[in-house]
Amino acid sequence: MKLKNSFFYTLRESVKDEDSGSGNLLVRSGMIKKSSSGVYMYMPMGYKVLKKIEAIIRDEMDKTGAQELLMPSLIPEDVYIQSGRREGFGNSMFSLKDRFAKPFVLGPTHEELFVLAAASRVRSYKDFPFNLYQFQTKFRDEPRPRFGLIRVREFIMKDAYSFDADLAGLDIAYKKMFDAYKNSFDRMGIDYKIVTADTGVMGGLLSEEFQAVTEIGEDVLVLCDTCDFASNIEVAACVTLEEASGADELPYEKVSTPNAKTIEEVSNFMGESSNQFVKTLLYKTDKEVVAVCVRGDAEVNETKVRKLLGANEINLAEPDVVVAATNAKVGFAGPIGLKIRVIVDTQVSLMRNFIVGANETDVHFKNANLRDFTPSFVSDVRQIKEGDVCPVCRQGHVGFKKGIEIGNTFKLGDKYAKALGLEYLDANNQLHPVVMGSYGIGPGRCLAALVEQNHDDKGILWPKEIAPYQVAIVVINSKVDLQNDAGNLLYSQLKQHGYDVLLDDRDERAGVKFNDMDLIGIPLRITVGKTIENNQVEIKGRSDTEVKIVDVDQVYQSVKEFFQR
RNA sequence: CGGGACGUAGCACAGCUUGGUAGUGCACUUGCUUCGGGAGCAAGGGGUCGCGUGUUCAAAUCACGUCGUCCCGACCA
Repeated sequence: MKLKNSFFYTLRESVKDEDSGSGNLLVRSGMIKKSSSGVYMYMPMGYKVLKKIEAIIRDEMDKTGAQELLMPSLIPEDVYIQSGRREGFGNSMFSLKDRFAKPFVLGPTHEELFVLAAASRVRSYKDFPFNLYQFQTKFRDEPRPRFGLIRVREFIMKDAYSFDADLAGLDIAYKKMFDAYKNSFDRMGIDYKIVTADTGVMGGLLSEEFQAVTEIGEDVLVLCDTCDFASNIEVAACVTLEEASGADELPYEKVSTPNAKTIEEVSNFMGESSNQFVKTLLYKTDKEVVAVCVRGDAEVNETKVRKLLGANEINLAEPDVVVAATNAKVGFAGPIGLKIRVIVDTQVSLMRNFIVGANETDVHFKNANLRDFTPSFVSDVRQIKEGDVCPVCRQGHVGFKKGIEIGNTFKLGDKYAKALGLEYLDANNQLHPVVMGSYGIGPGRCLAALVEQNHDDKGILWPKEIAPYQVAIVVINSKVDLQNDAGNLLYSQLKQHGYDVLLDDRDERAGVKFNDMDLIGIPLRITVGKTIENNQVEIKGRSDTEVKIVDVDQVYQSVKEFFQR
């Protein structure tokens, strides 16, 4: 593309609106523009990057034999009611009515429609396996969009769905997709980790997330320093290595603890360390109110509690709920004498003579023991901490990193097939539900993650495969015919060799052009200036500090070498 | 959904306290000079001051409402 007479702009100053480095750089470089909260326009340069990312994914999908199709965004609400997910998504679905007041939603994900599509074909076990995918716009009414393209309300997703007769077939299909995902992210040049994760509203048997490692990540990744254990913190198991305390169980007794509500306050007041305490938190699920007990220095992992109870939702109980359940002000809840179910963390079950709230304002019990109440569950419900022993190898210790979820693969099993009646006949003429997998990649998030991971104080540093243009030819003075002609000649020559080339032939000062090319992050720059009088131009990689002087007829060779290395 | 802040030209902001001619920098147009890392000078164009209602002789400025945006939290494939 030649910049003169083209739609191209950059902003010199950063925008107030953007709360992330990538969002700011993408807006400043004229790649995207915010339309409303969490909704963006992709401008030509940004769209070009997006299409390159899509092309890589599409290529990898097609290689697995998956077939591309396109679903609508506008979907009758009934479809999600049937699958039971209308409630699960709740307010995060955009919903609307047509002129006859019939309810529709804008699709947040498309398992249901793919099941309906598959139903037109699936009759027999001979119809498997197959895999369908699309690039399509999803809508999710996020309560708080943020970080540029990271958390948005309208976004393109590549979603794929595999259909098989049984779990063995699903395993094969899943492995294919999993490998295709790895290939895709490797080709994009993203720094990522694969972690096991919660299945969330998707349900199913297994979920693994592809997480781009960046500081602004919203997920916490738990990684072992010794083995290859990697997990989203939501589902990271904790090992309890402590031995059960051998201490004699003493009778529990009341202790007055006026105004001491938090663990810190009580432990200061009583002069005991926080790991002698048991913290009791009340949670409200969609079914009940429960109490969860963890050691004073631990935190509750809400996902583990939710899964243990088979609940869809879980929230810390509001103060009035706590007061009603404990007959005490918030801060004095304890397991003894509670009328609701109590969940005890494994670590707590090994403690003796611990301190807990007494369900009476300003009072705690000391010397409490497990025998003093009846837990409904003793289970791992605490949050893993940095430095904890790895739950898999039990040798190494875990560290945390922050990540952005750029891809997710699910073994769904027969959940959707059962809900929506997608069945086939086996060789013995028996009906069975179809076994599915679903696989998503967010190309916009990949784009944003790449910028987060690859930039400097001048702008973006696109990986070679992703850059909107591979080569930028900067004509220093476009009024000098010699320079202009040479620039145009190189431009058409490199294009003929298949390179994506940008010719900066604008009537701007050199500094402006250099800064713009750095900002938009073109990997290789060719500068045509005064040296053209000696038939020479300069070549410089975006992240190089030194320029190379090259004869004009050697330019193609140098470019080729640059992209091969 | 709770708490806070902000809304004035394409972008970033001042003006508001104490009501009276709408301003600055960048960007844009024209001219001259300049021309290898975001040029200088000069002359210009561009504004329903988010929107509505009220108070007032008079509202960007005060009051109330409303919409939008951002931040913190809650929430969240």
